Amino acid sequence: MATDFQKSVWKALSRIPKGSVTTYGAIAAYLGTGAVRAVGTAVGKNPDAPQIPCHRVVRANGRVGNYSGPGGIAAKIALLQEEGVVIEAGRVVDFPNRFYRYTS
DNA sequence: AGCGTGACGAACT
DNA sequence: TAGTTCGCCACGC
Repeated sequence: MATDFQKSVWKALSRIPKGSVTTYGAIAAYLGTGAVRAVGTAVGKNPDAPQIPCHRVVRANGRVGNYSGPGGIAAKIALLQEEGVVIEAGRVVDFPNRFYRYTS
């Protein structure tokens, strides 16, 4: 059984619109916690990878980051590109424009 | 109850 | 500019 914190993270993930990406820090701020590490841990333990858009979460510097699902980072990049997010050399192209902010 | 680890971030050297 | 270190909170052992 997942913890309440986990479910909150996954719910935040579902808010990310297709074709956009967000950062671990943004999620942490949205949840009101200052621990991006905890968010990363929570995202990595999500039960349904394709169902929950965990692949739309990247690092603060625009890098893709990591991925625990089948296929690893390559699968994450592939999914993003399917949605129109261009990835080049492991980083999001035009990252600030692709960045989704949790509008209160 | 305590310690180590982690899909990170920001600061420092 | 790149590589390293410390700090953050939650979770598993």
